[in-house]
Amino acid sequence: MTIASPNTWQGVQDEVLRRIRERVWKPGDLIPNEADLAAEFGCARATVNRALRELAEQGLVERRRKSGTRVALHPVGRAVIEIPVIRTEIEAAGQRYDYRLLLREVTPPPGRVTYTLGLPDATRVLHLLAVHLADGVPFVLEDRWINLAAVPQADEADFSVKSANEWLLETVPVVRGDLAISALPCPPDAARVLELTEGTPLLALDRSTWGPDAPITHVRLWHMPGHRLLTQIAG
Amino acid sequence: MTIASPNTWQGVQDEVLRRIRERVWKPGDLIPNEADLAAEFGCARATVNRALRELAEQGLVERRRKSGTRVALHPVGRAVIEIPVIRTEIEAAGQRYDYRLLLREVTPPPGRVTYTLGLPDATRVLHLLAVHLADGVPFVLEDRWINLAAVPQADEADFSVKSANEWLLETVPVVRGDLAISALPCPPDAARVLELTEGTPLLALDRSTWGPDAPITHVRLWHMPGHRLLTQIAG
DNA sequence: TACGTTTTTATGTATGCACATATTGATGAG
DNA sequence: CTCATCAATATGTGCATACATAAAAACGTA
Repeated sequence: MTIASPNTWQGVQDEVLRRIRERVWKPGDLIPNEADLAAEFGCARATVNRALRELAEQGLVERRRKSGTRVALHPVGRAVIEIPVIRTEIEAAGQRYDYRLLLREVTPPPGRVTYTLGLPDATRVLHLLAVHLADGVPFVLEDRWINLAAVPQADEADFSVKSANEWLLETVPVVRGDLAISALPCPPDAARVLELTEGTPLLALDRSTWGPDAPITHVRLWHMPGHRLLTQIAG
Repeated sequence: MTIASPNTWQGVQDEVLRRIRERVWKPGDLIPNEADLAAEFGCARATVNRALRELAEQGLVERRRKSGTRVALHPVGRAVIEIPVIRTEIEAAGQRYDYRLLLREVTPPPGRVTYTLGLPDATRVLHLLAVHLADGVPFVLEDRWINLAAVPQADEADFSVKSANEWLLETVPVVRGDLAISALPCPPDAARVLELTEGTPLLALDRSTWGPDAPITHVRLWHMPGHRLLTQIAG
């Protein structure tokens, strides 16, 4: 019996996936090389290559030159979190978006900011505090620090209308960033703004972004109690 | 002046990225079609295609047949969370891994489990409670529910040695899953096990996984206070 | 003007070929 | 036996070409 030849990289991928899931090829096993698979499926090697490359990117197989392709032992699950602009996030939920700037000052940043961004101590940094509201109710508190050495224009921008996030996205090229998620007790000032009792568990997202040469900004988002970050697991 | 032709899809991608970042092609702009770019760079259209396809996957450009390729307006940041096996995670940090099964019972699951998994009410479900320790100190508390209708073998498996997570990974084919991240107050029973005061903010990860036909398992991981989930932002 | 139909066009994908590159394994000198 | 060297091999990538497919644009008819 021959396999119904799919002749498309999706088809090849599906068939390979099937064999992995049904343990025809067990975790750790070496699978046939591209040329052989191409022959079996009656397609070009490039087609098999694309199918396997994508599986390797998903972490389901591991590929090494000359060694060949083997089924991953512990397929590491990957969850992809989409980080939309907050306004988009709220409007997508069918709610009215509102934004209020609470504080704007130029102060020396706290240690955790200089540390994660790798800033020299003397840097001038713009500090913003703002709430994003959904249907008039606080949704998230934004505590942002912008490196004025990297983004001097920020000093004259009007952040009372457009949120700093959107302004930065349109103004500064971002090269890389990272995100840290943690559960923290609601601090006193946030408690006042969000009308919560101090110490309530809140989900805190710390995002740092860098431009081509210098750190741009660090922001901590305090989400309201009960907020859930939802993601799909690939693989 | 002609562009130093890269002749490799990476090179093409870099050049396209540069033009997007330096606003040569502004957000919302239509960029030249593949054929033209191939001509400009002196390479094959397939090479340009691969470069652009990857950028589209990252969300930096949007492609539609016939319309062409345009620079994304609000490049949605994507953070990828790697979900390793906990043992691997701890050992990778250079710490000694330890695992203790605290509870094993067959009970009707609570509402949040039946709801997220979409289980009928009468399903027999195996409930496990276990701690994972790093250097002898509690690292995470695992509260797991396994659908015995989908994984009957689990009833006889010995989860006191190997963690359920690893056992399931090796035993059951997983097709899809999702993950919800939230900050919750430490409940009484967790407080007892982890030696914490009740109500301490903890990071809770709720993971659900499905097989080809039926829901497999739901697990809530209670991380110790101060735990941070670290990720890189792509794009 | 308002409609269905056809053409045009940009991306999507498959193929066959060639060569690049990493890595294993065999070979041979010392 | 040890170490350097070299050949064999599986994946990685590029190119030219062809055809598939989605969708915008042009066209023609009522």
